[in-house]
Amino acid sequence: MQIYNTLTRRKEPFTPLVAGKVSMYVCGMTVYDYCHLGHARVMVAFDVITRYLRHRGYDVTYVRNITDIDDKILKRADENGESITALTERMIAAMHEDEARLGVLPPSQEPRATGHIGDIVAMIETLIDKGFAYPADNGDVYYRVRRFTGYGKLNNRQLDDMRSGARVEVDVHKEDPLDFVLWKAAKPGEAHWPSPWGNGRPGWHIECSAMSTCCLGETFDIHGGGPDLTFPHHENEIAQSEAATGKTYVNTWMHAGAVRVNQEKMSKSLGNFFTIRDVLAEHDPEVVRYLLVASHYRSAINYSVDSLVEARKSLTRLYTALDGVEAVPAQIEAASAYRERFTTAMDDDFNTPEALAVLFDLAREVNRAKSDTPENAPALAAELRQLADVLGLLQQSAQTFLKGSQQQGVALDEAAIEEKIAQRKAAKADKDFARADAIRDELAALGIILKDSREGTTWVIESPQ
RNA sequence: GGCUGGAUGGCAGAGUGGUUAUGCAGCGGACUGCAACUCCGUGUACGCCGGUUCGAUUCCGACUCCAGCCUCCA
Repeated sequence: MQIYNTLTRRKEPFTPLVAGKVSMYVCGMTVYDYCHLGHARVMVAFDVITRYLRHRGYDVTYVRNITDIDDKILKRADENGESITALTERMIAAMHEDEARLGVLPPSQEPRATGHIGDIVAMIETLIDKGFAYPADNGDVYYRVRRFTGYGKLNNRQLDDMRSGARVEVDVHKEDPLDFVLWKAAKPGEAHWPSPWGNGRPGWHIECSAMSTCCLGETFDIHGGGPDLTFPHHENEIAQSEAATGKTYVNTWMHAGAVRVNQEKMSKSLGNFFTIRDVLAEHDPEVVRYLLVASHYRSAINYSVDSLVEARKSLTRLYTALDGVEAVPAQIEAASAYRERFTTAMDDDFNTPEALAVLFDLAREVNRAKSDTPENAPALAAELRQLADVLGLLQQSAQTFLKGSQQQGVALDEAAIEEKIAQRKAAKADKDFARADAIRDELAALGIILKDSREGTTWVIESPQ
């Protein structure tokens, strides 16, 4: 198995520290607002990665943190006139709802920054003792960047190449403009915890070093996150953790690609983001998930309604193959060419587009079997469902998907549709094809497409154009 | 200015030193009362210029363009 490592900028054979086990930490949400599609990308990407590693037999410990204390949270709570806890609990609940709808399995552990203040303070003390950090006279504690020789290795950057202070306000309390804060002194009235340096709160990067070490140990296998976290966040995590422990922090760094809108990155600061809940109000969650899985996790994707429409059509093809076949897992062949191709694709840095291509080939095989060798169809359908499950797809009934989710609003109820179908059947029996076609057109105008087969007539909801 | 990616058929999107990605759309055929679904067939796409090679979309170099990071952002 090979995984692309941001640190070395190439694919490397994956060997976990402990045979058969994988320890993985992914930077999660800062809970001051609803999740947007960029968050969905990261959640789905690492969900697929976790599912596949487990499918391959690894015992995966997947830790994804929640940042529940931060400047933006203080600001938002203040604007809303609600307590910090009320805001963060509300957003955490919303996040859990969003990810569940997208079929994202919960992480093994979900530590919160406010639950690890003691670990954070202890790590800062260690850094001060070792000379990697210093308390300033304003009550803040800073990390002494130039003291850590490996600084910049994740991003292949030299300290002197960075335009220090060019766009950052130079803080007079810092020894060097590139030094970053570990502990932030509380202003009067701000939420705070006691520390050897006075009341304050954690800086922006130390929480992840403290929580990952706490949950997974000083060295672990995989650390993941969004594309914009490589610098400074993950660079600073390396500096903090490796300075504190003297050990390699992470073996494999993984970063998801960006979600764009009109070729521009979707981000909070640009204000061009779509929240997950807004998108799910109009689109089937599985279609959104399909869209995210249909591109490789590292490549940028451009979000548009057109791309969702196409995702729906593709998914419809897969569900159409499953429609009318009972999947019988017991009959699946132990080794099949499809399974092998699927595994080869996923072994190569989780190549989900290639894996999906295998599923489409398998779907064609199911369709062929349905007409030629019906006795083989149940096993093939079961295999299709089983492999798709590794991607978190095709787990609802084909009829449920094809007849549309409730939000699409079918104009007729099912009984009325069946009644129309019965009327058309009678017309066909009378060779009154004009009337039969009129009924079909009438339903088509409502977005209901009829499909005749030897067994009778079924219907599906038309994919949006 | 520094760093990191990317440029593939009408669109989306993998991949490969010489042979079909896959999906959507298109075209021809089968099936059908006619359709839809499905099946069969179909398209010589790889930014530009050099180089290496018997042969490059795939390797190397230059160039052009696009995006991201260097400030909070997933």
